[in-house]
Amino acid sequence: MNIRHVILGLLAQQAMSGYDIKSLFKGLTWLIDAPSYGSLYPTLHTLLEEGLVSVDVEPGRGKPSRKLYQITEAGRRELIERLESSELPERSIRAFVRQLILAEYLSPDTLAAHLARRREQLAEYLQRTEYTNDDPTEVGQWLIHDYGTTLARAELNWLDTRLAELKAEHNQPNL
Amino acid sequence: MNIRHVILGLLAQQAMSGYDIKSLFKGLTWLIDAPSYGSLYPTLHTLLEEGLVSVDVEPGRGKPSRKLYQITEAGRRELIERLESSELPERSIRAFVRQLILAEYLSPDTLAAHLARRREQLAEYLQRTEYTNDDPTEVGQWLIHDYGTTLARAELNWLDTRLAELKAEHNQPNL
DNA sequence: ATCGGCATGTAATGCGTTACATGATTTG
DNA sequence: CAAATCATGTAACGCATTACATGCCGAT
Repeated sequence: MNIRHVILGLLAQQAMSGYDIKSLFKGLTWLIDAPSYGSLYPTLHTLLEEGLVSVDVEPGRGKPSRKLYQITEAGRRELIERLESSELPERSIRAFVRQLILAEYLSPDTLAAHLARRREQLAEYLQRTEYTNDDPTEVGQWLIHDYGTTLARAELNWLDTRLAELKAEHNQPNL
Repeated sequence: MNIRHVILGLLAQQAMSGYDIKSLFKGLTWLIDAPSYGSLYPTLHTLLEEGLVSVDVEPGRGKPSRKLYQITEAGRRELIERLESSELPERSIRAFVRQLILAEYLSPDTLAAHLARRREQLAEYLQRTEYTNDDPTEVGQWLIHDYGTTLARAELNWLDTRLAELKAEHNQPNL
């Protein structure tokens, strides 16, 4: 899951410019770093060359002209190939957030699978820390420990709610 | 805040081997990725050459021998220089977690400053999202939005508790 | 007997950032 | 009138990952 896939996934939901993509991430800087233009623009150029995206230039009256990128059929195929082949599972919050950003493009089942996997990781972490909370070797680590536990609990709760919703939708689709 | 500083900060708290450092991070993979040996070991070698750390080789009976690294006075000086000069503030959760890991080495004031800065970022995010929650341009982003809000609230709460504790300690040091 | 954990290391490569370059428009 | 926002782009570089290499020990 690198910028390439993120861009493709975003364009699958909506046509955007490089600037738009950057802006979208800027709103989430407290969670993950926004990609730099130095990686954004060259990647868009590459995708264009490969025919996975197409461009419409909107001549900006006054402002500089925007380049609105759209995903092509070939792009969609490559995206699906990536997303459905669950591949090597990355575990960090960064990877998970990137997946969430693409959520609207994922099938409900794939999304549910992602959330469930994340849930397992968090549950495992919480269980592990409960058993080792008075480990004498861990000298200066209680702060990060406490932080982790608090965040993990909150996230686990959130995941459970979302998973329940998805299950309900599954049982009675568009009531 | 790259691996160099993280390693230095960890060694400032306790003598460790490369393997130990890796293990410490492995327990937090759901939050941030653990550094690879390919970056860990070469960095330790560099720090050794520069005289910022020293080594004690523990011949492992049975197991392979461990290299216990310790920070030197020069290392401590460089660390302090880095940590006290608050420098360009990084904002992502990754950077914040790295700071928390070093928390035990930080002075209470510096730590409080870090937490307060983080608190401001989160508060700003929450305020911003409240005002723009029914933005029509934001098509497929409600899931990440909701996730962000939930996590940010939990983290903000946690920060407030810690900050209150630090303030209390400040007013009556070692009662 | 094989797998996971302990423990260290190197070389090639990938992915991304930083710094630079440009320029008009809106907002304070 | 200065600063922030809109908007795109390139070249050099840094930092870290991946893949590889090695080997013993304890548990299943």
